[in-house]
Amino acid sequence: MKEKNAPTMADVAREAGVALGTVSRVINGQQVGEAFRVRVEEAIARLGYQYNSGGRTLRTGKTNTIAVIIPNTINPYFALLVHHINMALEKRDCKMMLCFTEYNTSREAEFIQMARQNLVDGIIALTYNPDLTIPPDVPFVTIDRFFSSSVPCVASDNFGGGWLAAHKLKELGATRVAFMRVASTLTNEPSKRKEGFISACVELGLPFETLMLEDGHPFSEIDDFIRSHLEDGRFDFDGLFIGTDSLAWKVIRHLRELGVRVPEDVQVIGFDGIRMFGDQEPIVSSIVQPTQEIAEACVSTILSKHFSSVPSLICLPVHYQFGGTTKG
Amino acid sequence: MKEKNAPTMADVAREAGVALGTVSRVINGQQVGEAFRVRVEEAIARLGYQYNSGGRTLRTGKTNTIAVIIPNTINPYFALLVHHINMALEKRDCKMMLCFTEYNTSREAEFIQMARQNLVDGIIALTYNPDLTIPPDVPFVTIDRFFSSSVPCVASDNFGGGWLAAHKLKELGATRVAFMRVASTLTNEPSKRKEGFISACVELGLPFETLMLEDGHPFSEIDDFIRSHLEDGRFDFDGLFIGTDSLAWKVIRHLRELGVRVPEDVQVIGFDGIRMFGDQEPIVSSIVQPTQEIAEACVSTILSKHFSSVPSLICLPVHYQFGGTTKG
DNA sequence: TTGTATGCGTTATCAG
DNA sequence: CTGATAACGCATACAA
Repeated sequence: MKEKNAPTMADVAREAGVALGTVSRVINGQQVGEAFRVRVEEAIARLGYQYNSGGRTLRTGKTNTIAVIIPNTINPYFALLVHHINMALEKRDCKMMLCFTEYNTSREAEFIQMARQNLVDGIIALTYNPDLTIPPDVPFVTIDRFFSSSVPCVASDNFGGGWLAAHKLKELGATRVAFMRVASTLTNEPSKRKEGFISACVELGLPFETLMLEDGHPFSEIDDFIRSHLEDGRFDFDGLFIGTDSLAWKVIRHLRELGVRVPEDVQVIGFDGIRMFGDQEPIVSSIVQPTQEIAEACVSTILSKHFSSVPSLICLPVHYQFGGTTKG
Repeated sequence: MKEKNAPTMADVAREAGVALGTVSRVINGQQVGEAFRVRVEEAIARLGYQYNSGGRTLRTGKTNTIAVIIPNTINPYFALLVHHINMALEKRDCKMMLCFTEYNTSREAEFIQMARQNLVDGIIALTYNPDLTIPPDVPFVTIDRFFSSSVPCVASDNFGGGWLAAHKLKELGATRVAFMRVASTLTNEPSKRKEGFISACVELGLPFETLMLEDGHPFSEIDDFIRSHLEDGRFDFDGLFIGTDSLAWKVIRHLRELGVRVPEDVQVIGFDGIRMFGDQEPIVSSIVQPTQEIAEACVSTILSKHFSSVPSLICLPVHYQFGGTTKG
């Protein structure tokens, strides 16, 4: 990477006629006599000196780099999250090492190893690995998943989001609703979307059903579900709350193909707040996750000086966003 | 990151009763006597030793990390590219440091500085900075942008893609076509999409027009363009080739709002091959970039041992993909 | 084949 | 406030 004979601090010191330590102090912005500082800075400019982070890392044990572990960036929600995390890190002069698990649990373990090799100062992870063990000596922040009180977790208010969805559907005139998601054996924060929804339905006296789609072949299941609730072209529900925007989008396609109009016949609310091309119009009406705030919380937590005395669950507020698949 | 008293190679050597160098050789998979190797490996396991990459980096000057410089991951095409680059790097046991420019030129310079501080072994960059200077001592690969023969550039066959779009439109019955893109002062490989398209139109005797949208307010320009070519609800063109899927999507929305049917009245082909949620159905009919191959080419180039004797322009084939906005 | 010793570039500790 | 010097953990050239 560097030229073989890149100048070192020793070269700068010689060039400036000062001691090595003085150069270090100038570079790190510590107290140095004005005249000395100027001489050092001139020498640096003259030689085109760049500090070598390898030496610094070896000496201090810090890399100013955080590993971000996430399934992928193909999913637009993950892509957005990564974007905001990166921005938050950069604001603090921190680099981001990105690791894609592709839902592969053995990969996660490797990435955590990597962290223990002093490559990164901490880890921010969004993982679905049911039996992930988190090494106690690594600053670790999780997204959407609570492990233990010693591992801070950042999530949006999933329960509140489900609750909000039910209220919104009711407010917009729905009289019979359903909740849908892809089934999962893993219990994480997003699992609470359903609980919040049900809780609100009960409270509102709104008749509801829930459907867990088998993972793997959700397509035919969606179809079966819709058909089984279709009588003479009329759909049994006039309101649907779906666990993610991605699934909501698929369901809406199926509904329309079967002649059910959205939002006229059935209103649909998703979760995440995904927009077309990441920043254009919303794809569906949705409960929007505060992605930027989530990213900020992750970063400020992982970089916190007093990592041990950090809150163990940070829950951030969501809001409703119209996206054309509801009546308002 | 590591515990204060993480075991070091010296500890392992002591524990195993061998020399420091032997431990190093075992770890680096060099030839070591079987008995020694076993003893070292046992000691490593016993102590839970992890090598410290800081020491290795300082010693070797290599980090096994590549910086990827890209505007953002919000744009789905960039997100896809980042994904494939990461996978290609990981396959080679290389880490990825991700840098978002957000089209900010000063940021790019910072990232390049960073590379020169020995943080990364090389840089893969997709940049629109018109006056980027590439330091000669840093392995550098660009995407979609040719700088000089000493800086390898990887791109898809943009000219061929434009050519293909024209042929496809003709084949599908178009008789009067137009090319649209957002204007840019920067000339890069994607600029050739237009040239390829025009060249094929001329060759085919297909009447065409081109429209460069003012950057900044493309929305009203799209509108103006469409309206100015609309007479009694009839659109002047029956085929459109648009520089990116993202712009194509916007144009199609405007067309439909103005009562022009796609693909019945006008067929539209975009460029990139973006899919809904990254991996589902195509968003528009499009010329698809071979994103995975581009990523592979970037990575194998940047990691090439003989970086100096690498081809300076790698051009990869595109293909057409139906996405509902054409007749086939 | 294995052991020994040196130095990579930096920061931090001590003396001056 | 500055100068000299000792680690930090590892890979490697050289010696055995």
